[in-house]
Amino acid sequence: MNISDVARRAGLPAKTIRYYEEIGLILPLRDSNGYRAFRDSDMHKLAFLARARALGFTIENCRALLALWEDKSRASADVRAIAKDHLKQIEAKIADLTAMRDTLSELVRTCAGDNRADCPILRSLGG
Amino acid sequence: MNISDVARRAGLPAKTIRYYEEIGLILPLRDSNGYRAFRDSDMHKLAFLARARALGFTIENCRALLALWEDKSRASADVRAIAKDHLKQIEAKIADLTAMRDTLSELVRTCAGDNRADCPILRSLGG
DNA sequence: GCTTGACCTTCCAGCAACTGGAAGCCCTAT
DNA sequence: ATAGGGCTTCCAGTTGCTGGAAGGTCAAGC
Repeated sequence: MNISDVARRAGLPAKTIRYYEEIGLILPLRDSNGYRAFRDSDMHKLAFLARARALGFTIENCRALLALWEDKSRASADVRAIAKDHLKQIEAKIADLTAMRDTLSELVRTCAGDNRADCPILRSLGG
Repeated sequence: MNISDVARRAGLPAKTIRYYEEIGLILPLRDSNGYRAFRDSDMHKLAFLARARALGFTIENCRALLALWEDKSRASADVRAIAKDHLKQIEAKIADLTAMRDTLSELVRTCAGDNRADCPILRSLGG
């Protein structure tokens, strides 16, 4: 398989796949012409990475998860710890964003949004 | 005022304030020794920026908001448009993160997290 | 055999918004 | 005079790609 095939199948841009090779997440073979030759195992890793990234895991977490996935003698506790920690970070982020949203939507609600200068949004930012 | 004074008062790291000067958000004067000399107006801008950044506005939005704040003949509609757009982005982000959280928390819930290899998290990522 | 166009390759630069660290000047107190 | 803190600039690194340039490769059509 060439890069555009795996890109289509994994749902990742070719650029991203090259980047993943560069940082050592995958190591495809090479054809005699220098083209990357992806095996099924590379393809599966890329699909794994695409799903993990879609869940917001960092690249370093993806690397760890991939290693655990390959490790048949892993303990599920190690996987769960990574996921749980990531979940915590996501929840913290949601809390931050929710607070911003609440403040912002209130400001937007109270702003007339006309051609006058008076503006509760700027008043609030100005202190 | 020296940089550490405004940093403390605005609640921003000195590094960040230097960065804001570098990208043209503020333009403090200089003492004869080369030290930045912040006026009250610089201080107020920095406090404004700190609040706007805390609401998640991008630097470029902050630049625009600051300009509107200074512009006494502004229309509040322009401010509101920026805030509304930003609000929309935040809501989109919250939706993304909430979807991730739902998936992740379900996976974490169903994973035993013991010393066995079997793991619904990896099974899900593996496809 | 030659051209055309779609592939593929590498390398370099840039994004956002800082953050860390090195090297060195300045100011105040002892 | 020296020690400490604060100030300066400049350079590099962070995360995860993304865009683009310059150039090699391949398959199809004439």
